[in-house]
Amino acid sequence: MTSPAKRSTIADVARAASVSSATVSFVLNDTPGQSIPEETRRRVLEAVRQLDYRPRGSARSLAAGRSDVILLSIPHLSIGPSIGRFVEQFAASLADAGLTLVTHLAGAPGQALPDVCAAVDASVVASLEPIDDDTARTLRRAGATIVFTTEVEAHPTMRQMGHLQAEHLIGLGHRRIGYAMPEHKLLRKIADDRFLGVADACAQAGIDPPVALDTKFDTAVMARAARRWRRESVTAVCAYNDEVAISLLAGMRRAKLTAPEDLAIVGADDIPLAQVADPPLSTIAFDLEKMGRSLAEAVVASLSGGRPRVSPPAFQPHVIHRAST
Amino acid sequence: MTSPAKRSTIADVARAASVSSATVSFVLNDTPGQSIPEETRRRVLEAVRQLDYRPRGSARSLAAGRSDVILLSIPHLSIGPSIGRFVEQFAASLADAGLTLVTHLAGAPGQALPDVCAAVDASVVASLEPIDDDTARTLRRAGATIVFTTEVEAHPTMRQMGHLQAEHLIGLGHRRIGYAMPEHKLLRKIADDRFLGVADACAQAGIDPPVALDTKFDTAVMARAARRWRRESVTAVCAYNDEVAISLLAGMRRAKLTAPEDLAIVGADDIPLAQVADPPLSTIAFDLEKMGRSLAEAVVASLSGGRPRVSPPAFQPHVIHRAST
DNA sequence: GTTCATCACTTAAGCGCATTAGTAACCTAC
DNA sequence: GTAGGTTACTAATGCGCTTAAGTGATGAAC
Repeated sequence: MTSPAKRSTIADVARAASVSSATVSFVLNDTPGQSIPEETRRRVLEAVRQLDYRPRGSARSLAAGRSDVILLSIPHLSIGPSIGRFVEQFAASLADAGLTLVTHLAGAPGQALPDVCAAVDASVVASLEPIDDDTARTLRRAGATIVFTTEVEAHPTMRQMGHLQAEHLIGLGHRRIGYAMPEHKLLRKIADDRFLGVADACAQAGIDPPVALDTKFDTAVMARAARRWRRESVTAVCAYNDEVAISLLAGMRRAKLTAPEDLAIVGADDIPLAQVADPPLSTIAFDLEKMGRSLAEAVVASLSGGRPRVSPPAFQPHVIHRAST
Repeated sequence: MTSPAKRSTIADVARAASVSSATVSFVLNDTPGQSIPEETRRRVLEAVRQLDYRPRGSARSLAAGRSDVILLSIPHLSIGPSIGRFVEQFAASLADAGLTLVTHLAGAPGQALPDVCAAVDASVVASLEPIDDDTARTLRRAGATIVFTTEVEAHPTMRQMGHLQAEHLIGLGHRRIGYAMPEHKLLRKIADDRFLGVADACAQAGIDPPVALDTKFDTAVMARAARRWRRESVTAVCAYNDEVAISLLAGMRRAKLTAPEDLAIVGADDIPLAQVADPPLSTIAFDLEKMGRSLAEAVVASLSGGRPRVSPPAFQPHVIHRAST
């Protein structure tokens, strides 16, 4: 263990392979319009391997004027555990295109999105919740960055989920529906969207607008909410997500109410615990992996000149009917 | 809407403030040893504001030879929902030190950690699970990067959690203990650590080693596991985490067993749903926010010359005794 | 009244890479 | 046998920033 062993640069590789650094760059980037004989390519690649060289991102993006890092902003409390699968797929698809994904927790007291974006010099910012116009403008300018907000994607999507929840309940004959809001204010934007979907569906069915109540991860509080809904003649409630739904189920048990007889409950997100709930929870699932893949495609497309495409990706929310409804 | 409005550079700011770009840099970085009169500073800052200038991270780190990006690697399935709070606090504390946090989902099929690290040119990589030696070496070399692995921190910590679970149970008089492994293999490393803690505690108490069983988010499977433990005279089980514990609770209900009479259950992580479980779940909580803060301190310390400090941060796991034990 | 510090800056070099504009060597066509 | 094309490279520039090394002006010290 001697000195910190200076990181190797393209020059080191060039020297080791007895070529110029330009040639190394050509090989590494498969620069079009350059003819490199197999033998040279091999030598360069071998030197790269030997030195465990990997180009410094900062130098690359500075020189090339574009970077291959994609920044994903996710709401600071996860929308649900399912988000992991989404990110994973998104990252994998991006990696296929040579892009690197890093994520940032939005809303938290840390750095603001544009700062993070500038710091990592991201070329694209993707977000799961709508980015406000101000931020979007800043990002767009401040980064020569293409903002690929899911305003286009997830936004109507969230609403769609609410719609599906309500439709399911209405199809089952319910005429007065409740809505269980999440506890955390930072989830509000998403919650509002989902709620709007429920309201839409109610309006379409010509029934009363949903009766929204706040929730808490507290059995007593949820028991009270359940009784309140009963008093208001609500027969079914859409929960913001599965966690809220499960905690509502707990409240009902405390209040000696049973699902779906006294109150039918639908969750959203299909978390693993939903199937072991008592009763097993009906919920809305969607193909997050497919969504990750199509978001990645959209990013790649927007990078290669095409405007960010607007067509909704394969987000296919669907009802999973279990015993709680 | 005309051209994409070229991003403003330090030169633009310099021009607008009628100073040289060096001066702008001095002001923006509070470069020590430079005396800048208030008036000049004001002019520069005003220009920065006007142009909404923010330095390009890549240029900064290339020039300075160091970046202020910190990369946090988290296991690809979240350890628990609580991780959000940790990351949040970590990011906030880092931001106070002018550092930017981005995270990367490890284990997923996307880019490998060293690649991501190189791409964003991170100066420090922090991880929640131990980083293997190979990767660590690569990171250290390949980035002039200081690896601040939580090998030092979280590792013994995970074990500590298991220890606490078992201690709690043993203190309650249990003499034969079970362990509920997580379903997902990628959680294995963490699970093994937690399990080891349980085993330690059993050994210390002079009782049999824990009886480990695999789990699944499936009531029937969990019912079978519960019966199996009973058959093996186990009277209490430590679950890998709260989700596993809750699903075990569901299995027990199905098998007509009750907690804690037939089988006492402790979870880990204290997720919100733990308190609304039936019965409310005993679990191990810890101060993740404090942990985030102290990890950040460690990062800052390691950045300013000090070797990554080894003192355990304020991770104070403690038992939350509810009705399931 | 000269010297030396200090102040308030500016000049310029260079970080590691991508990229454009060459160039020398070889081949082909006529 | 030479103009023109192709192949396989290299030299040199510059991306936006930090920073070491100046520089001229002012003030203090003697």
